[in-house]
Amino acid sequence: MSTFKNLKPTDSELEILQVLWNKEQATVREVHETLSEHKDAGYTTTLKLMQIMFEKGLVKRDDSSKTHIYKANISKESTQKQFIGKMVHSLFGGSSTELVMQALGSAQHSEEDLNEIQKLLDNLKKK
Amino acid sequence: MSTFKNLKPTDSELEILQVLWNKEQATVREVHETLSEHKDAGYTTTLKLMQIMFEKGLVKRDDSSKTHIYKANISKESTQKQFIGKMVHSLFGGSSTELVMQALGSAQHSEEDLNEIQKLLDNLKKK
DNA sequence: ATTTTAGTACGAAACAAGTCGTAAAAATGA
DNA sequence: TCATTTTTACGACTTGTTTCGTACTAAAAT
Repeated sequence: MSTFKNLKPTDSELEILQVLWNKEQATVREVHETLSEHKDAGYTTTLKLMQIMFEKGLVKRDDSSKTHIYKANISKESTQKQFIGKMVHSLFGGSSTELVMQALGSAQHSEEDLNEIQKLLDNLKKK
Repeated sequence: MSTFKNLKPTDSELEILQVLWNKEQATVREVHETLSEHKDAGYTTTLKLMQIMFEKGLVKRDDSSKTHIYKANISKESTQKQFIGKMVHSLFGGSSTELVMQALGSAQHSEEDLNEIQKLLDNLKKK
């Protein structure tokens, strides 16, 4: 049970977490390079954000050498769940079924994806 | 095609929109009374928020009499879609299927709800 | 050795969200 | 009519987020 379950990352923090989740670990430089592909902000901005995230407990870091190495300190899954929960509450009147159906209905899904979902659904119905 | 499609309501604005979507229309007083059940903020706070929402185009109002009457100016569905899209992008690497499966897997769904989802899924597969 | 490069730390500015106090105007009612 | 209530308008304060400039330090290159 994580101590930081209830910590809600901001949008910028989420962008950084995405990188850390993908790379497993990264330096500020690496995170910044990755973000630069889509976003235009200075290096020290990314640095500052990651420092704040460290203070908040969103990331951990190894500062034994000069160049610090960061890792996410909250899991992708728990963060996804947290945001789904918030969204279900604030936009779907508490019904996650409604969210599922809206998400299912308003985007294209491949044949395989639909089969994946079907499999999960079968499992849930069995229980 | 709404002019305000890309306008992203804040958390407080979403609370107010919820009330307006439920009631179809409401005065500041009514919205405030409703919010007061769960939240503790002053009347003028709600008023100010709704004034800002009006400036942004999130709500429209009839100010022909002293007590203004507000209505939502963006639909619940389009707002849901907007937030789903944002979340898919920021937390699910662009895959709405992943969102569907996470939402499906991490909350309880009743027998009927599962059947509803099944029906929708069948429909999508047919196409 | 000393210059250049790459990194961290820190403070401050700019902005946005949410909060509320106070003033003014309209409606109500005594 | 005149006081009370209800409502809008507006400005200011607080808190949090994002941004970046500048200073300092360690490592690397010359």
